[in-house]
Amino acid sequence: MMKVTVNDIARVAKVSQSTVSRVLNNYPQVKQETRKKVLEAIEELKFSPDFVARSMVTNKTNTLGLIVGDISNPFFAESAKIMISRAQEMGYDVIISNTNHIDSNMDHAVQTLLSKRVDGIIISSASRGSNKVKELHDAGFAVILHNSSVEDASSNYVVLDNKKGAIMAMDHLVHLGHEKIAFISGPSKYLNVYQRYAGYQEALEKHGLPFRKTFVYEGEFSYDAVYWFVQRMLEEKERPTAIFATSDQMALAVMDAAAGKGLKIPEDLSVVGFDDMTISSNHYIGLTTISQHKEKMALLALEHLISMVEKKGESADSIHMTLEPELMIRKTTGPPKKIT
Amino acid sequence: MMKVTVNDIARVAKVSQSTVSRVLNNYPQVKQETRKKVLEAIEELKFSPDFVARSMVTNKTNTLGLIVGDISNPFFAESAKIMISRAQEMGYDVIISNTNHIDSNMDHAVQTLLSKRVDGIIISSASRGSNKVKELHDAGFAVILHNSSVEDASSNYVVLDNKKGAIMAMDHLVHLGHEKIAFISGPSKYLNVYQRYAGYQEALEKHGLPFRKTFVYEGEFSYDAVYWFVQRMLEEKERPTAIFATSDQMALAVMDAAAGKGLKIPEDLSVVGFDDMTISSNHYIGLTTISQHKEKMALLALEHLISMVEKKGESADSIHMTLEPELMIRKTTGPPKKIT
DNA sequence: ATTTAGAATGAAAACGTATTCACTATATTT
DNA sequence: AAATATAGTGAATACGTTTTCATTCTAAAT
Repeated sequence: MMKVTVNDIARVAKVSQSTVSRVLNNYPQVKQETRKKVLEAIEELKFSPDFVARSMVTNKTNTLGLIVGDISNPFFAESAKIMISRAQEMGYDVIISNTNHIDSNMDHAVQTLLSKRVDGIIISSASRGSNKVKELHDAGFAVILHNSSVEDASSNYVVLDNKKGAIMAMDHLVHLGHEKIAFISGPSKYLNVYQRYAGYQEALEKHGLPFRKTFVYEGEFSYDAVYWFVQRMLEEKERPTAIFATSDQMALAVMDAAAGKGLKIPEDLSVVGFDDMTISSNHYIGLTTISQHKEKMALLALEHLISMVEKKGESADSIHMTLEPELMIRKTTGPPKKIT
Repeated sequence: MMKVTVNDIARVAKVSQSTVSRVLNNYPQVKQETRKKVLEAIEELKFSPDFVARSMVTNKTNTLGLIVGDISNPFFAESAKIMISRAQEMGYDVIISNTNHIDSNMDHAVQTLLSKRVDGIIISSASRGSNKVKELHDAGFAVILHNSSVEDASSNYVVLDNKKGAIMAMDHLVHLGHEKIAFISGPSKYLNVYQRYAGYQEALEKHGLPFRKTFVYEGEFSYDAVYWFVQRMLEEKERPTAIFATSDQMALAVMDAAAGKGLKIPEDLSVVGFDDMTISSNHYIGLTTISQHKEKMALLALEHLISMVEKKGESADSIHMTLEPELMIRKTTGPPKKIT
């Protein structure tokens, strides 16, 4: 089953291959009559153009890269769905790279995406000190940071005001009467979690509450690790009455651990998350959380990337967007029970 | 910033372009000395080979396509993560196409994947009557069906014994004492949901229970649609005491609706799902469900696809694997309350 | 009838690599 | 020392398009 090429149609349509190319690309200056012949030949031989060959010469692949720490985290999966769908509508495909939150994987992913000549890259989980990101940006490559940005201010990004979000969450807990509030962090190499942590601390200070090292988990995004950490923390006599987690995924681990200890939420323990994954709004879960407006964020990142790609060269004004967080109060937070 | 090509290194290393290519591809018959020169030049100019150009001639892109109905469904996201990670380890990238469960999107996705010359395609949500799938297979293209297969028996697939799984779920409920069991289906154009439906019916019959049309939801995979359907169903006086849903995602909608109605699970209503997404095992949710062994299934599909791709031509024995389901009993099922 | 402008087409080059084929240097055998 | 085999290298071609440039055709203008 030989591949049908543009030459084959040229032959059966009795025109040159350039002409075939012209009708493929909808050039105006081809006569109706010959256009018809070509189209018929295409139909007859079931020809469809080879994108690889086309990319060779146009220097465009119509393929984007999406680098993500963990596609199985619903926040990323939901964001990815939005981006992919929109990208497809706009004529692009997307290669997803999953880094498992390992920096070297990300560098490697970038390298192979470049080798495959993707037109642009969205990075959803960039480490804040990443050199690769700066390199890409400095080289004039179309790249946009989504969800988490880097310290070097020059790169393009669409993120949330994470610190503000964290403060909103904390304010909510404090106003309910909580004074012992734990924080479940993630790897602070990510600027977004770093900023949330900063928000946590700032809020404590603002409300005159002491910072306790034992009340914070700082480590991998590991369900199990968080689960065990929380279980242990809840066994202490000086246990927190509320826990603020840096992601909904982690918040679920917290709730899981609390359930394992026989604690009722929110009576015995208040929990607030961050992300607002779809499932969090389920009545059965009803997680109080900070909404990232994931649809908007994903769409903005994607569409800006594509516009960067398409007007390569012209007005390359940089994209610096930070969205407003929103507190979603649901059923996992309430006033603390007076512990005697 | 001009692109560095193989010719550039040939020039600085003072060898021919072919020789450079040879060291790139680790050909044995190149002298240590010249190999060293080339490697140094590569290092110096920071050259990295262009995969597009390479694909042109090798006819291999080291890129796979993954077509999925909805990447935001955790079952698919988790499967995708497994496949992507393993693929990357094996030197492949993956383009994800999201069809939103629309058949024409899938046909279109296949077409563009072919145009981009992916080496193989995994289809996670194939409609059971899909012609495209058969076409692909007949054309000798490397394609494997994952999760849901097609009626035409010739295609390669790795799936679950869905009917058996459904029967296991039903048996569990019946043994607990349930007699009024509703079924939340999805679009029956998917063979896997079709088979689960068949299992539901067969189990009813086996246990001498009547089939009631009003007890089955048959429609889109829509959280909201299921939510409202269940709410309404629970208002009837002849309401079911248990609901079996064709996916965990739908089961969550069921639980959501039940919670909305103030019903306790499992006291007032038992719920069984299907898939065993990670989150289902959360103590706070504790969804009784049928495990699909998603890791095994995903890995098998991916690895078989790659082996098909790599030994193109040789022993193309077909892959027909159906895995055994497993009942995961957790906290959402229990004996029915005697309703008087 | 002749020139001229523009429309329509074809020939050829280019994109960056792998690979075949021919050739040269080196080592082995006689 | 000659003949032969083999290791190492280079020149040229192919992959399937788009695009530039030159050319032919057509119709309008003189």
